[in-house]
Amino acid sequence: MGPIIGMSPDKKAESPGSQGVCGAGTLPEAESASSPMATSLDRIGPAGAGGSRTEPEDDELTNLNWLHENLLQNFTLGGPEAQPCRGPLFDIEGSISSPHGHSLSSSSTSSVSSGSPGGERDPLKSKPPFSFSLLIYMAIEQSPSKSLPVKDIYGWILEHFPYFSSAPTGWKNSVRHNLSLNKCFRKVERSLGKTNGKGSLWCVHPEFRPTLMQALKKLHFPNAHAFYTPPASPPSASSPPRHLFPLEQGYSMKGDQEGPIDLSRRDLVVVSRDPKQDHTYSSSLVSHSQQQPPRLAAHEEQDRSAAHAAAALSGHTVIRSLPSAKRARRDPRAELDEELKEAAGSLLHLAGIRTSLGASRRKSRKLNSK
DNA sequence: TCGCCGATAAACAATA
DNA sequence: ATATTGTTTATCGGCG
Repeated sequence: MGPIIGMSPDKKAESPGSQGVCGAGTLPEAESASSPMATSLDRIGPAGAGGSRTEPEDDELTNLNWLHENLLQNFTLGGPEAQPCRGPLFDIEGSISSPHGHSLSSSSTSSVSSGSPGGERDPLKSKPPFSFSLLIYMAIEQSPSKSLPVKDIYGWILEHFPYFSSAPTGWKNSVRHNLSLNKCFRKVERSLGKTNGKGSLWCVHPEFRPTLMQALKKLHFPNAHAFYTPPASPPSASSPPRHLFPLEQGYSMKGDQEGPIDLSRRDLVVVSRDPKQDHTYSSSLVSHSQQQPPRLAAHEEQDRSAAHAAAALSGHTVIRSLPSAKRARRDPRAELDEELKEAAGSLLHLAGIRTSLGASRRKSRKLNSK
């Protein structure tokens, strides 16, 4: 079978109309569905950063640039709640600044290419290190209604990742492909009477929110929790009612807390009892369920799966030295902060090494294959 | 070498 | 009729 396992039966069953997961009804109101960025985002003009697509072999380098630029700024903040993060991409409130380290509203194209010798690489033209799944996740979670039509997902991505404005149009296909295929995303009907626009709204399945957020986190994206809407949170006017996502079999949430999830509390992580159901990385992130006899110590397995996910989600940049979970629990916030800092250090170190090693290794590999 | 995974392309149907 | 949306299949390349 191909790499993609048909999941249509699963999804179709839940699609519109069925009493399944999202289909139970319509979203309260995707009022901002047609303008997902209208809330906290500064509208910017159409991604002006045109430019030719970077060569494929540049991707890894550009990814590292990304990480460099983001990490360098993010990790000076001292933790998720230390102060509003004005670093790249997102602040603590979920508002977004440019992924390139400057405000989106400022059309500054004088990109900082701290990681690229010579500075010839424009991050605006660089392919984001996030997988489409994460991009979609971020887009959806950033919307007030926590749901977006495809078109607005396009828009969000275009606005915050100008790379795609000049990328071949196939990326839209990929977005749709991801939405359809990835179990992290669910289709919901638009509200009755509000059927302006085509297609359905898409939302993130609550079961996978922690997973996706964790994936972001494991990408060393310390403000990932800004995208996390705790499944246990009370329904708000701006988010799909939780009843749209009745807990399915195999889904359990340990603990029941309100407000932001403490990332350092691994015991709060959702575990899936049926990893096989998921053909995406999502299951790999929650793979250490209680069902499967642990072949590895729980923390080891988690680190492995997290690293795996990070690798998958970040493209090819493997974070090899993830902070160990062996450390005794201390103040969760301090621990998280320390983890992130440590990871940043490791990553930066690796970035410096891997940019050269990776490139040479690949070249030799290609030569060998020929 | 192999399997997994994400990205990409393409075909096709349904719908606004 | 056209464009958009959604689904599905196939293929490729990178990685462990």
